[in-house]
Amino acid sequence: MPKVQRKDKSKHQVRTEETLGKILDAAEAIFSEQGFEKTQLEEVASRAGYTRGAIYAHYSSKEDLFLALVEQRVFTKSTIIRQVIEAEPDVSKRLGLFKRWIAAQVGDLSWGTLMLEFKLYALRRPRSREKLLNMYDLMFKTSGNDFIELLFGPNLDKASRVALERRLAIMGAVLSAVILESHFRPKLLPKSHLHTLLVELYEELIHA
Amino acid sequence: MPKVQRKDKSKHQVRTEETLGKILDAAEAIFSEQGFEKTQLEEVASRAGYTRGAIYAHYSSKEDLFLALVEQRVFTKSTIIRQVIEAEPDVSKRLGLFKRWIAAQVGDLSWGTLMLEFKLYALRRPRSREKLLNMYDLMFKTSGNDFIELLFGPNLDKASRVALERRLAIMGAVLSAVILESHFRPKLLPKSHLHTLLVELYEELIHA
Amino acid sequence: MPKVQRKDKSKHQVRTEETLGKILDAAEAIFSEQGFEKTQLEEVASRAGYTRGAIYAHYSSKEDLFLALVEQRVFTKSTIIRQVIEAEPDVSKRLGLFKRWIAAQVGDLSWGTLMLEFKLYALRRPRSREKLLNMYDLMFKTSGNDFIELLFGPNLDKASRVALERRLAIMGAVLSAVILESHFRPKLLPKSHLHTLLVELYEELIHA
Amino acid sequence: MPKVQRKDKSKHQVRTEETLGKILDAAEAIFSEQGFEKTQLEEVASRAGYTRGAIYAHYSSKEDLFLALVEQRVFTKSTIIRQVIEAEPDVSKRLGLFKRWIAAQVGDLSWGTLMLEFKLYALRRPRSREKLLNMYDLMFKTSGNDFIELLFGPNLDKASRVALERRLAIMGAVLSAVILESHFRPKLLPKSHLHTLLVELYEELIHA
DNA sequence: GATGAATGAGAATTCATTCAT
DNA sequence: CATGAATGAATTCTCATTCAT
Repeated sequence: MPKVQRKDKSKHQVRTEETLGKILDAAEAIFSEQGFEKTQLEEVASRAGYTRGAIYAHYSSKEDLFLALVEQRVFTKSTIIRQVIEAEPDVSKRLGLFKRWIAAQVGDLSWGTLMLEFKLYALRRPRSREKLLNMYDLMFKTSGNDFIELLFGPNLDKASRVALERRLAIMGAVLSAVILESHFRPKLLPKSHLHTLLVELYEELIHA
Repeated sequence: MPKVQRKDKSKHQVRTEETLGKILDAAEAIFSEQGFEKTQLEEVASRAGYTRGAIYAHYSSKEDLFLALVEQRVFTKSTIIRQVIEAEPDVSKRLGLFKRWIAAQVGDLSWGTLMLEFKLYALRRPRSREKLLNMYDLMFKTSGNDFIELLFGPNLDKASRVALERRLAIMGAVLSAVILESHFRPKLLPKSHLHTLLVELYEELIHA
Repeated sequence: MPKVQRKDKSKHQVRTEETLGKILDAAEAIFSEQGFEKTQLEEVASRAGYTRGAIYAHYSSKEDLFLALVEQRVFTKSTIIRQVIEAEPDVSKRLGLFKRWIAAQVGDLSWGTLMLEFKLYALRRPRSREKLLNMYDLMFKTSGNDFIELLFGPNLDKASRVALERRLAIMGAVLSAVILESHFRPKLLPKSHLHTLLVELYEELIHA
Repeated sequence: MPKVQRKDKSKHQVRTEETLGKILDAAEAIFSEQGFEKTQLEEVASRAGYTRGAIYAHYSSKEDLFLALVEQRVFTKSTIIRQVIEAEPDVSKRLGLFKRWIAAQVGDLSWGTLMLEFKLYALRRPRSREKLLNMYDLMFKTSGNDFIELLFGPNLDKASRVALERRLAIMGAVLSAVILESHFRPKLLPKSHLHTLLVELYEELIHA
C-alpha cells in the first residue's frame, strides 16, 4: 500500500519515488511477459536502469516485489474506476460506465497476464492466498467505501450482494482468460470482437 | 544389430507403455499443481515411481514432457467427447450433451490449470505457439472429422462457422478461468454455482 | 593382448571377432576425434552398428575399452614394422626402412592423437602409468624379441642401448606432437614438409 | 545509476584483479593436471579460495575460463621472453638467449600440458581453431613488433621467414611433447637429458 | 551375444540473496 | 541509495553402468 505522502516531499523522497516507479514499471513488463518464476531480477533492474541491488534496497525479495506490484496496480486500477464512477452523479448510468470500462480492459495485456500470474501464484502457495483475497476485496471495497454499493445502490439484500460479488469475480476471471486467449489466437479473436463479446457477457452476467 | 526378438520386443513395449502412463499421470499432477517452471522432474519421477533418468529415457527435456503431456491429454479429452457425441444419433440432442460435458469439466482442476499453464507457456515462447494452435485444432477437427459440423450439422455458412469457432474458443478460455478462480475463492464460488453459471454462459455464448 | 586363436574358429568366435573389430574401429575413430572424456560409448556403439550393451558384453568399462584399443593398436603397429624389418636381411638397410616408416606415420592422425590421449590419460591417472609403460615396452621388445637389437644389432653396450631407447622415445613423442601441430596449422605445416622434417629430425636423433 | 565513486571503484578493481589472479592460478594448476574435460570448476574455485559462483561472476563458462587462461599465459610468456631478448642489444647473441629460454621451459610441466590440452581442444572444436591461431601469432608477432625479426634481423626474404616460422612452430610442439613424455617416463628421460636434447633439436631446427 | 529400460552420481550453470563499500 | 562481488542452493541434463529379457 502506498505510503502516506506529505505534500512537501524532500528531494530524497522524490528520488525514491522515481526509482520505485521505474522499478515497478519494469517489473510489470517483465513479470507479465515472463511469469513469476522465469523473471530474473537482473532483467527487471536493468530495464529500470539500475542493478539488482537497487531492488533489494526497496523490496526484501522477489516475492515482495511481485506482491507489491500487484497490490499497487490493483489499487491504482480500482481507484481510477471508482473515481470515474463517483464522478457520475446519476446512479442509473454508473453500471453503463462500469461496463464500458471493463470492456476497455481488453487492451491491457499486462493487466490480464499479471492477474492470471498472481492467481496461479496464490493457488500454488496457499500461504499467500489470504493476502490475495484481501487484495481482491480491496478492489471492491476500499476503506469501507463499498464498490458494489456504489454501483447498485445501498438497498441490496445480502443474497443479491453475494450474487453480484460472485458475478463480478467471474467477470474478472473471464476478462483475464479472454485477453490471454486472444493473444495467441489473434486472428480468430481480434480485439474488436472481444470488446463486443465482453459487453455481451457482461450484460448476461451482471445486468441480468 | 537388432535381432528378431518378437517376444522380448512385445514385453519391452508393454513395459514402456506402462512407464509412459505412470510418468504422464505424475506429470499432469505436478505440472498443474506447480506450473511448468516450478515443477521439478525429480518430483515427477519419484511420484511415478522412477528416477529422473527414466524420464529422460523417454522425453528429451522437461519441455518435451510437458508438450507431450498436453498433447496426449488434449487428444484424449477430445476423443472422449467426440465419441459421446457421435454415439447420439439425434443431432438435435448433441448440443445438450456437449453443454453438460462442458459444465462437468468444472470438476477437473488439473485440466483447467494445465490448459492455462500451456497457454501462458505458449504466449511466452512464441515458438511453441504454432504447436499449440495445432493442438487446439485437434480438439475440434480430428482426422478430417469436423467437430463443429458434428454439433451443428453440415449446412453452416462460413460466417456462422467462424462465429461458432470463436465462441467455442472463448468457452474454453472461460472454463479454465472459472475453474482457476473458484479454486482460490472456494467460498464465494462453490462448484455447485459454477455448474449453473457455466451452463448459463454456455447458452449465452453458443446457443444464442 | 589378443587371445590365442585356434585355426578352426567356431561360428561364434568368428562373429565375436567381427564384433570386436567393428567396436575397436569405431572406438579408435571416436576416441581420437573426441578424446577419452568426451567420448560417449553410445556414439562408439552406434558407429559400430550396435548398442551400448554390446560394448559391455566385451569390455567391462569405458576405460577397459580404451586401454584394450591402445594395446591392440600398439601391438598391431609394432608387429607390422617388426615384420617389415625382419623381412630385410641386410641389417644395414634396416634403419632406413624404419626411418621411412616413421616418417610415413605423419599421415595417421588417429594414431597420433590416440597416443597423445593415452599419454595424457596415463599422466593423469598415476595408477595406470605402469600399465602404459609396459605397453610402450611392448612396442620395442616383444616376447623377448628385442626391437633395438633388431635395428642396431646385438653388440650394443648398455649405455648405447639406453641412449637409443631414449631417442626412440623422443622420436615417438615428436611424431605425435608434429602430427597434432600440423592439424590445426595445415597451411604452415603441410604434410609434405612434415615428411622432410621428420626425416631430418630422425637423422639428427637416431642416426647421429 | 552509477554514481561517481572513484574510490570505491578503485577498491572494487583491486579486489577483482586479485580474484582473477587467484582464479587463473588455480585454473592453470587444475586444467593442466586434469585436462579440460575432467576439470571441475568446483575444484578450481575452492583451490582459489572461492565458490563456483565467483568464477561465473567473471567468466561466462568453463570454456571461457579455459580460453582466457591460455590467452593470458601465452601473452605473459611471450612478453617475458620478448623483453629478455630486447634487453640484449647484440643481435647475434639473441638466438642464444632464446635457445636457453626454450630449453629452460622443460621445467614447466603446466605450460607443456596446458598447451597440449589447448591444441587438442582446438583440434576437436574447430570453432576455437581461429582463436588459437591468433594466440599463436600473438606469441611471435605482438603489436606489430615481429618476433622473428627480433631474433633474425629485418633482412629476411619471405621464404626464409616462412621456413623459420615453421620451425619455431615445430619447436613449440616438440617442447610440449617432450615435456609430456618425460613425465611418465621419468627414469628414461630425466630432465638433465632433456635439456641437452632440446638444445640439440633446437640447433638442428633453428640454427641450421 | 545383444537390447532397451532404468539408475544414479554427477556437472555445469543459473540466480536470488547477502554484504562490504 | 546503489553498486558489484561473491555465495550457495537449486536444477536441468548427461552418461557410464547395471540388469532383466
